[in-house]
Amino acid sequence: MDKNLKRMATMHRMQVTGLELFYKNGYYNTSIDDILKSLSLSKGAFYYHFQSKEDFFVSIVQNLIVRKVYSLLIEPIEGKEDPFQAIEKCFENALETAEHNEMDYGFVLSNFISEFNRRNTVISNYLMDIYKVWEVNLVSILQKGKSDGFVNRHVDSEGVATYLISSYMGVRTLMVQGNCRNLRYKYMQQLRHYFNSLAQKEAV
Amino acid sequence: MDKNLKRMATMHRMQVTGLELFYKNGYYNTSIDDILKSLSLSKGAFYYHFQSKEDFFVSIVQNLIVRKVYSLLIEPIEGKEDPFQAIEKCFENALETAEHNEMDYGFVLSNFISEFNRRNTVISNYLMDIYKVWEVNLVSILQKGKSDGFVNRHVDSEGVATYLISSYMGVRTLMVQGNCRNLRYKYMQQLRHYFNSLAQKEAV
DNA sequence: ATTTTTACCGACCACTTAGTCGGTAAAAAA
DNA sequence: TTTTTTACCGACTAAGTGGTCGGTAAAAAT
Repeated sequence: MDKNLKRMATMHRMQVTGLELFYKNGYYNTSIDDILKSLSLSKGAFYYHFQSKEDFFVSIVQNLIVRKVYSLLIEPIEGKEDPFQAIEKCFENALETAEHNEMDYGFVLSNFISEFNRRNTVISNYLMDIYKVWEVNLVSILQKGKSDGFVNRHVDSEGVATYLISSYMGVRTLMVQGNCRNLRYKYMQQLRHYFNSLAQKEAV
Repeated sequence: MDKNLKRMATMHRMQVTGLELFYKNGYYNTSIDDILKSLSLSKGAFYYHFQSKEDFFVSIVQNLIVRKVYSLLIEPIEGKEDPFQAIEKCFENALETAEHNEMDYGFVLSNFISEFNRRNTVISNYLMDIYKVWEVNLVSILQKGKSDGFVNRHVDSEGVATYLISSYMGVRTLMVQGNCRNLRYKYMQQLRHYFNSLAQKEAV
């Protein structure tokens, strides 16, 4: 552990900068040299710590993306009473982060899922695993919401989870082109509206 | 016109194959040589007809993507009586195409919007123009639906349009990883549910 | 019949890419 | 103190990349 400190620190620096550039320019459009240049490190350093570009990206997924998705999209809604309120707040926060910070990890996820789709199945699988955890988490909080009387019993929790994630990913795709504030406002309004219909008696 | 026939035919062949490969492998991950090889054409032929890779892609957007989005996502809902029914059918068709054919143009659009985002503003703008036309069309049919008594007057048409496009783009992102049938089913179910709430009296 | 244009060929260029490899200074282990 | 390991350097390679350019055969225009 102790003796690995320097190693870990350098690897972490590379991962953070790597994710930043991969996110900004895309994986295939970002070279290792780009990352190295912005860190003032050499090829040797990179291939000392990582086996390949792919291996490097996988380590980013497992060390940075997984954890951030957990802390931003999963933990905030876990164990909350009212699922709709919890999800609404969580999405609102995430979209606000997206607006200012321009790197919320729900979108990082969907962005990379798109990019690697059918181009790199290894990476795709790692990304889809995260998506599945997110989905399962939404489903379970909705199910619990049924017992607690917040969610109509006829609601299809899996369907709702899919719909929620879909719309979130979609609106984030649109937000990157600007007009974020307006999009966020419109999106949240419709989300509330949708939730209303799931709490009422008439449900599909 | 007549004398341009051969020219047009070759350009069209290049565009069709180009779109296929760009869609499958991504723009930055597809070389002109890849396209030329699969057409048994040479560099000379390419640069005789197009000025650059970017110019080539723009021509694909304007000749193929625009038209397909029109014929698949815009015209089918134009002039229909009940907006919800029209949109529902249209989306259902598009997602079915996606399932079998694996290239529906609503997704082609969102896919490329993601890829070019912040990487090529010229192309991004062409793509966003198409998105805007789609959105405007949805808004106007929803507005008309209000006059005709299908849509609740308190509904925010622009918000609904945004939400619809977002969710559609999102679900398509997820569909490419497989499990299409199930995703489509769940998505359509929730869409109908959402529409129900917009037709009723209580609206946001 | 001659000239010009069209549509294409493919060698070539400058540059970028992921990845290799021999070397090395400093730190840790012996 | 000597040896070994760690963490890194940077020149190099082979395989692409987008794009240029001189050439050419067939068709069209004159």
